[in-house]
Amino acid sequence: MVEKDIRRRTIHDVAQAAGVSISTASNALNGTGRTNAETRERVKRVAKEIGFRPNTLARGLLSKRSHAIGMLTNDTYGRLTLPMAAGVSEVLVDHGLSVFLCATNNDPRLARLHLEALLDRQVDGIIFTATRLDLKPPAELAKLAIPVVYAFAEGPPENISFFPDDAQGARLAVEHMKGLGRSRILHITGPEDYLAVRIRAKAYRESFGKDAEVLYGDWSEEWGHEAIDTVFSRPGEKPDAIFCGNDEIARGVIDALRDIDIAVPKDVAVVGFDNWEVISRQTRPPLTTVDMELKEIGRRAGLAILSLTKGETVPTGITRLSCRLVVRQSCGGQAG
Amino acid sequence: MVEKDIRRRTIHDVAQAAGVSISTASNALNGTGRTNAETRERVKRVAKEIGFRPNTLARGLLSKRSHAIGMLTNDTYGRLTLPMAAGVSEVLVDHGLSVFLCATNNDPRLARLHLEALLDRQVDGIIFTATRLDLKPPAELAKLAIPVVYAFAEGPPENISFFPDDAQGARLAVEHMKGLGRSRILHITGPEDYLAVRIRAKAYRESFGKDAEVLYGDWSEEWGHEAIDTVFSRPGEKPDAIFCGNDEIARGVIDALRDIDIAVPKDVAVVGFDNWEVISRQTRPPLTTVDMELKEIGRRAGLAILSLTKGETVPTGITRLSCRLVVRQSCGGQAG
DNA sequence: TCGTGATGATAAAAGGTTTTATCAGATTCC
DNA sequence: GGAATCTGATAAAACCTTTTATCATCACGA
Repeated sequence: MVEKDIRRRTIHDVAQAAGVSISTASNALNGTGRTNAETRERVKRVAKEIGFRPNTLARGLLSKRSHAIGMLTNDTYGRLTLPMAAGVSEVLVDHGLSVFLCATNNDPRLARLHLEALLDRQVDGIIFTATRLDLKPPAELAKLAIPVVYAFAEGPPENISFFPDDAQGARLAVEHMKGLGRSRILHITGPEDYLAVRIRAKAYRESFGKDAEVLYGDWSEEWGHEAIDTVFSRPGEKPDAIFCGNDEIARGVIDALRDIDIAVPKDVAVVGFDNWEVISRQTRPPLTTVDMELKEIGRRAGLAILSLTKGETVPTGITRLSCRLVVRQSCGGQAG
Repeated sequence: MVEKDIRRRTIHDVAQAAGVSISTASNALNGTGRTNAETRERVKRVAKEIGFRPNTLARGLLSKRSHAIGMLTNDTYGRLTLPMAAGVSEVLVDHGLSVFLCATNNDPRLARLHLEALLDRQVDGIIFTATRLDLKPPAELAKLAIPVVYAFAEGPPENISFFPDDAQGARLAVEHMKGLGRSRILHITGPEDYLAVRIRAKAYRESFGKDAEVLYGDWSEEWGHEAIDTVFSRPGEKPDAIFCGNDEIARGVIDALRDIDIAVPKDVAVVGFDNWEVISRQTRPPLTTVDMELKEIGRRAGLAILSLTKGETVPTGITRLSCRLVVRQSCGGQAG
C-alpha cells in the first residue's frame, strides 16, 4: 500500500534493486522473452519487497487496452443497476478490469458526454443498461470500434444482449400455483406497451390455457387494489390465484384482498415478480415471487465483455437467463 | 465519434493536417506557450474537423493525474449508493473526471483488491461510502497519499465527511406536526446502536420536550405494526402524531392504524424518514417524509474531492447537509 | 551594422511500461 | 579452430501528451 509522500515504485526501481536492466525486469515479471529462472525469481522477489505495482496508465498507453470498461445506465434510482453493476465488477475485478459507472439520467446530452469521456479513456468495452426495456440506447453505440454489450436493454440487430427469461419466469409462477392445486389463475400486470409485460402475459396464457385473463394497468400498488376491487365486485366465478406483473402490484393485491376479508393464501394464492425485498419481505404474508437474478445478468454481461476484449467471438443475439422462484408464504404449500 | 476500424486521431495527425509541429499543436489547443492567434484558430479548427480527442491515458501518465476517482461502497442493494454516485458523477463529468464504482460487498478482501486496483490506476481521489454508519472503512484508507472523502460514513479523525443533518431532519418532522396542532408526538424508530437513530431521537426529544417517548426496534414494517399494537392497547393517553425512524416503519404504522380503525391523518399524523419513493408514494394516504438529499451529499463529496485534487484545502470535519421535508398527505395540513 | 528583445515556432525530454531488435558470451558441430 | 547455434540479457523504440529549452526571424535602438 502506498503511504503518504512516498513516490510510487516503478519498474526502474525494481531493475536497479535487482541489478538488472529494465527490459529484463519486465520480461521476468511478465514471463515474456527469455529469462534465466534464477534471475526471474530474484526480480519477482525484489519487486514484492519494494512493493512495486505497475502503472496501469503506462501499460494501457502502449497496449491500447485500458483494462477498464464503462457502464452506461439511465437508472437514477439504482434498484436494477446496482445489483447488475455489482455482478459486473465482481466478475471483472479478478481479471484486473475496473468499471466506470455513468448515470445518464435519461439525458441524451449527458449520455453523449459520458460516452466521449469513456472513449477518451480508451475503455475496452461498454455495457449499456436501461430500466425501461423499450428505451433506445444512443445510436452512436452501434458504430463504436469497441465491443458493446446490452444488459436489460435491447441493442441494434446483430448485437449481444442479456435479459431475464420473462417467459420462463412467468411459467415458473403459474406452474407453482397449478402444482398447489389452484385452477383459476388471473394475471394482473403493468402497461401493455412494455415488451416484458407482453412476453410474460403470453407465457401465462400458454401455461395456464383455458380461461386465461390478463388485466393491464400500471406498475403501482394502487392498480393492484383497483384490479381486485373490480374483479371481486363483478358477477361470475372468482380466481383462486393471482400472478402479478411485479411486487408492487402484488402488494396492492394482497392489501386489497385483506380489505375485503379474503384470506391469502387460503382463499387466493399470490405470486409477484422482481423479488424487490423491501416489498416482498414485508407483505403480510411475505410474498412468493420471481427473482430475475440481476446480479447474474451483470456477471454474464461482464464475462461477455471480457471475452470480446480478448478477441474471442461471442455468439450474437439475445440471451435470456433463468429466473428463480423465491417461495415465501403467499401461496401456501411447503413454506406456507 | 470513433467509427469502426478507424484508428483514433492523435495530436500528431492534427499537427500534420495543420502543417505545424506537435508542440505548436499542443500549445494551440491548450492555450499554453506562445502562439499566433491565427495559427491557434487554424489548429483548433483542424482538430475539430478530423475529430481529434486527446488520449486521457497519455495525458495522465505525464501529469500524474488520471482525472478519475474511485468510489468504494459496501452497499449491494443500491438504495443509498446509486443516488449519491449519480450526484458525484454529475458534478465531476463537467470537469472531465470519471468515477470508478467498486462494490465491496462488505468483504475486506474485495475492498483491498479494489483499493489496489484504484491506486494502480492513479486515481486522483477516493470517496468512501457505507450504508451502515457504524461500519468502519478499511484502515489503509487513512494512510493514502491521495485525498479521501467520506460520504455517509465516518472517517478517521481530521478527515472530511458528509452526512445528512439527522437532527435538523428530525426537527423538521416534529415542528411540522406541532405546526399542525399535534401535541402528543411519539417516536418509533430503528435499533439504538445506530448513531443516526440516537441523533434523531435526541433532536426529537429536544424539539418536542415534555412527554417525549422513543420506541426502539428494527427497521421493518413489522416493527411498526408491533409498536402500534402495543401503544394502542395499553392504558393511558394515545398519541395524535407519530414520527417514524424510516419509511418502512411508517408504512407498518399506517397499516396497523388502519387495522384498528384509526384514521390517518385525522386521528393520528404520521411522518417517515428517507423518502424512499416505492414506499412513501404507495402508503394510503401517501407519506409525508424527510428526504436526506442523497444526491446533494454526492454532489458535495464530489466537489470536495475536486477541490482537493486541485491542491486547494478543504476544511476537515463532518459537514451535515440539510434534509428536506416532502409533504404528502399523511399529516393533513396544506397538502392534505 | 551589430547587438538586444521580442515573437512564434520547434526539437527534445519526460512520464512508465512493453516489445523488437541487437549484442555478447557460451556451447555445439563439422 | 572457426563457423553456426543457442542463451540470456540489454538498448532502444514505441505508445501519446505536455513541457522545457532551444532556435530562427524580425524589428528596433544605438
